[in-house]
Parts: sequence; C-alpha cells; structure tokens
Amino acid sequence: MSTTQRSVELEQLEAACRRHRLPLTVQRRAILEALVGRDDHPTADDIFEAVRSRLPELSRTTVYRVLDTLVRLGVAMKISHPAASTRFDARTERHHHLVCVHCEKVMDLDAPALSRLSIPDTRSVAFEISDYSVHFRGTCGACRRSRGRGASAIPAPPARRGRARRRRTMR
Amino acid sequence: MSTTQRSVELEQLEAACRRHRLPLTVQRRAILEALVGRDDHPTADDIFEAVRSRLPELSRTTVYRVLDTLVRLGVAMKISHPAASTRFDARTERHHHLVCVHCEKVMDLDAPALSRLSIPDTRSVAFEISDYSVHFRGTCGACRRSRGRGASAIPAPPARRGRARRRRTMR
DNA sequence: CTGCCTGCAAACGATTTGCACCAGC
DNA sequence: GCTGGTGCAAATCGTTTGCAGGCAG
Repeated sequence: MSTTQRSVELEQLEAACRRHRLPLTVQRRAILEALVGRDDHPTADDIFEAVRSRLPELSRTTVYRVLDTLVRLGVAMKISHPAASTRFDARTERHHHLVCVHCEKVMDLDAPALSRLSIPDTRSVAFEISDYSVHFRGTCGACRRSRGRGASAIPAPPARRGRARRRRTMR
Repeated sequence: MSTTQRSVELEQLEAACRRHRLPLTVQRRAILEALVGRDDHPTADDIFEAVRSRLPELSRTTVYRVLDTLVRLGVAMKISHPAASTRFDARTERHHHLVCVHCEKVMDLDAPALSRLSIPDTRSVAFEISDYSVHFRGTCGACRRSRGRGASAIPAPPARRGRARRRRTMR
C-alpha cells in the first residue's frame, strides 16, 4: 500500500514544516510514515526498527528527536501510559484507550458518546482544558485466556520488553 | 498532622499485609504515609527524598520495591503520564486528572458526573474493563501566566526534573 | 526459626547531549 | 551559504537485579 499516495498526516507534516520554516527531511517523512502505518502505539525503538530497513543509516537518536518534533508540530501525540517507555500515536483526533494491566498493550477505542462529554468547569483551579481522553484499564483477550479465572488480587508484573538485546557484550 | 492518627490508607495496608501474609515493615508504613500526605503525584524519587529525613538508612531501591508492592496490594496506583518517570497516587477510588502539557504537573479532578459514564461495549475486542479515568490535557494557571497569549503552536519541552543531582562526581 | 525484606553496588534500558559534518531551502 | 538536522559516542537518568545480612511473624 501506498508508495505514491500521500496520507493526510504527511500533508499535515509538510504544512507544519512550511509554517514553522523547518526543513522537511527524509527522516521526518519516513518516521511519520512508519507511525501512521500502525495502530499499536509503538515506542521510539519500535519505530527505529521499523524504519531501519528503508534508512539503514538512521540513528536511534534521530528517531527520538524526530518523534519529539512531530509531537511539537501536533502531527503525533505521546500517549499516557504507566509503562517505562513512551509510546506514540499518529491519531491526533479525540479517541480513547483500552490498556491491559497485565501485558500493558494499548488498544484504540472509538466511542462517539465518550467524545462528547461535557468539559468540567476548572476555572477554580485556573486550568484551561484543550482536550481529553478516557483510559480504560482491564484485561485483554489474550491475557484473559492465558490466566484463567483464578487470577489472584496481585497481578503479575508485566513482562519487560527491552530493546531486543543488541549492543553490550552480554556476557 | 498525625503522628498518632492512623489514616484509612494505613489501615488498608495493615489489612492487606495480613491477608497476604506479608510483613508490615517500617519502610512500608513510612512510604505509604508519605504518599498519602501529598496530592502532587510524586515520582519514586520524590518519595525517597521525602522519607529520607525520617529513615536516613532508606535506599532508593527499597522505595521502588515498596511502591511496587503497594500497587500490587491495591493501596496505591501508578498513574498514566506521558513523562519519563512513573508517578504514584494513594487515591485508589475513581477520579480524574488534569495534566498540564507545559510543565507536566498533574492535578486531581473530582467530577461525579464523569465517574458515572456508561462503560462501552468491548466484547468485540474481548477486552474486560475493570475501571477507567479521564485525562484532561491543557494548561495550568502557572504556565498560562508565564507564557502569555503569544504562545506558539510549539510548546516548549517540559523542564526535565532529574533527581536533584547527587552522586557521580559531577566534574 | 524461616521467609520475605532491606541496603548496597552494579547492571541495564531508555533517553539525552556534545560535537563535527551534512542537507534542505 | 546559512540554519537547523543528523549520526556517533558517551553521558545521564530512572529502574532493576544479585547478593549478604536483618527483621517481622
């Protein structure tokens, strides 16, 4: 799918770069494209792995820097997540998340009713709300199957992900 | 406030420890007390600093381990936050958060209407929802004042917090 | 007693920074 | 050509782990 078709997001990036007089580099395009192409809320390292095949010279540092730029340009978002590493999302319209407390997977949830909540009055704390999202915690299908009903009140700690072991002589 | 008065949370901890046959150590008490005593959603390191004055022997490792235990016992929660380090909260009932996108401060928001949302149907994705919270993004009073209305679409990166520089010869 | 817990030091993983070079515009 | 971007290596920060005692029950 799509070598020629430019996604809406890519056009948003071009516009934003022009507006802020930031160069539209190959890396910025490629990283945004990789982010748009998936809905699993990847970490910076996930993106690095994904883009590497097309841009072998790419460095992890650049991925961090570009993702940060995309967020500042409003083309991507960091999503709130209790896990160690930050996850990103190219969907910037209002939507909600299902977070599995066992494996920490995040799924998108579109629920029009939830996207029309009345914004609470926060003038007393001088907070100006610009947007919101609802986070649902629970157990995903896979974890439900793999743990049966006997699950204790103490959930097992989620498996650590790591960056697929490379570097460092691993002795 | 309270050298003698035991908070509800402390009693919950005692009960939970007894139930799971876990020893009720000084550190567990002290750390939970520190967490209960504040509403700014501290990081593990914030707690470490806070408890150190009373327990000078305390190690950072223990803080991490105890916070993790408190979460597993259901006496505290990790809160979802886009920032690097995990933040904790001793309020375990359903409530909501205001997160400043500039300074990353988190404020609690009680809004009974928001706590009675109808749970969406997630059977199609086999996800079992156990609880939820609403995250509002926006600008807090302090940041609003310190940045005037001319604030560009590019928010400044939030100041890094760090752990108040200690260790490492700092050359 | 016995097992879980703590402190310490070191390992680790995620992210940032300093610097020299390179690429959009 | 100027300005900001990128790659590399090393530094940092947050968090976890291995191991030798210690303490609650």
